[in-house]
Amino acid sequence: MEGSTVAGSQDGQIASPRRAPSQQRSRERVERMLAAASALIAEQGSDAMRMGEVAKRAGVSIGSLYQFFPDKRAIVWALAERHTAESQACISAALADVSDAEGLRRAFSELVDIYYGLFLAEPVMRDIWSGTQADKALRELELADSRANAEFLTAVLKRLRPTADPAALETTSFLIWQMGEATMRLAISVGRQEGDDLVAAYKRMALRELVGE
Amino acid sequence: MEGSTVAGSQDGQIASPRRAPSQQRSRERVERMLAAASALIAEQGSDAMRMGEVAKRAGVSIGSLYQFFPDKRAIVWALAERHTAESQACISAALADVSDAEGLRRAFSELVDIYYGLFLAEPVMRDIWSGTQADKALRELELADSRANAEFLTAVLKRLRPTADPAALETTSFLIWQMGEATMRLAISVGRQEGDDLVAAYKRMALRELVGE
DNA sequence: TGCAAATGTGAGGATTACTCATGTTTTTAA
DNA sequence: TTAAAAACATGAGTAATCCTCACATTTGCA
Repeated sequence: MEGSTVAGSQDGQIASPRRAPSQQRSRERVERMLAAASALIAEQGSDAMRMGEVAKRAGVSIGSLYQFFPDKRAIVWALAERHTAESQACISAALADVSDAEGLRRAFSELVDIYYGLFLAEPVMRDIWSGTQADKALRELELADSRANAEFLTAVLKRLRPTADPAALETTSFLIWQMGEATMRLAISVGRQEGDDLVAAYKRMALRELVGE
Repeated sequence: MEGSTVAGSQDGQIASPRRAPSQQRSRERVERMLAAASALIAEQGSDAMRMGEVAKRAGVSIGSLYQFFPDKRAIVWALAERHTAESQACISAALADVSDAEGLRRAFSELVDIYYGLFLAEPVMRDIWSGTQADKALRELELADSRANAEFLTAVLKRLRPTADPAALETTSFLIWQMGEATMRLAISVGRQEGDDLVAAYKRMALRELVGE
């Protein structure tokens, strides 16, 4: 039972790093691996990324790569986690102290812009959250993450509409959030102008639902 | 240059059948191949589908499979085309003679239910349109198809709101349609109860946008 | 009937994710 | 200090899988 160092991937579960790098040397090498993977994903997408190329570009052997990542998706997952943590903090901050309709309108509008900017600017995030990859576990992570993000919105709505049915508010938040992500995915896969239009239209629709006419 | 019989897949293009079966025997065999692929997709998803298994289940050799389909995605594409044609006809019929707000409300509501039912009932459609597969060309097909479907909605809106900006109506239709598809994808990946709730919420939001309060 | 086109076959080429036996470096502890 | 243990590094090799191709068979047709 070496469960403390090995978090293997079984079934459809998410694969964590196979072994945590404990020495300085290996920590640096793992960073290089992640950087190489990130660059390759930005260039070609995570599906076209080849493990051999990641190793080569990181200046390590293929074996070393698999020393720390049990499989291909574990690398993508590790990169995804970083972005997830970042954006979650950003969402939480934007929605934390909203207390009236006008505040929600401003905060939500700003949030959409920031998120859209992130999608446009970060090739890795673009790839990972854009359905370019087929990993089932990763999509489940996306879903869980989306639920977590929607909860911030739910909290605001419950504050603003204390009398409404909480379950309905949760459904609304989740749907609006998912639609936002769908809109981002759509927006970055069409031209820039049309993408901007679509995001603006989404913002209008979502705000109408969130703060009324 | 044998371009007349071979519609090969180059670049990121969509792959059509490599060669049309002209004899009765081969037409039947191609049908068996498609049936086998459909069954396997239903069981395991298109990503896990193995070409060798398709051939085996269809009772043909792997070579025969590649005689008619240039690559794996061509089979999925062929199946997708059938569903696409079906659903497009259904959408067109539902929206064709809508002439007032109440008619739109009824037709759209019904359409969403039908579409949701299709997603729930058809494992192949479920797989193909659900991001379970990573094929870029297939996602582009999905996008083109979605635009075509949204046009039916645009036509209705232009009829109902002759004074509105046509470009804005197009954006609205496209977004609402995409959101609908996103909602379906979401709905089938969560539990049945939550899925139904989400679809209902989407319907409310979309109708509010389409026919006003 | 005989020939050309269409169709059928499956062993094998090519790619790629991943393993493992073995060697090297770092840490630990007596 | 030093030897054992643990961590780390390596890359040739394994297995799985998509797809090709040279050759065999069947069908349509003049």
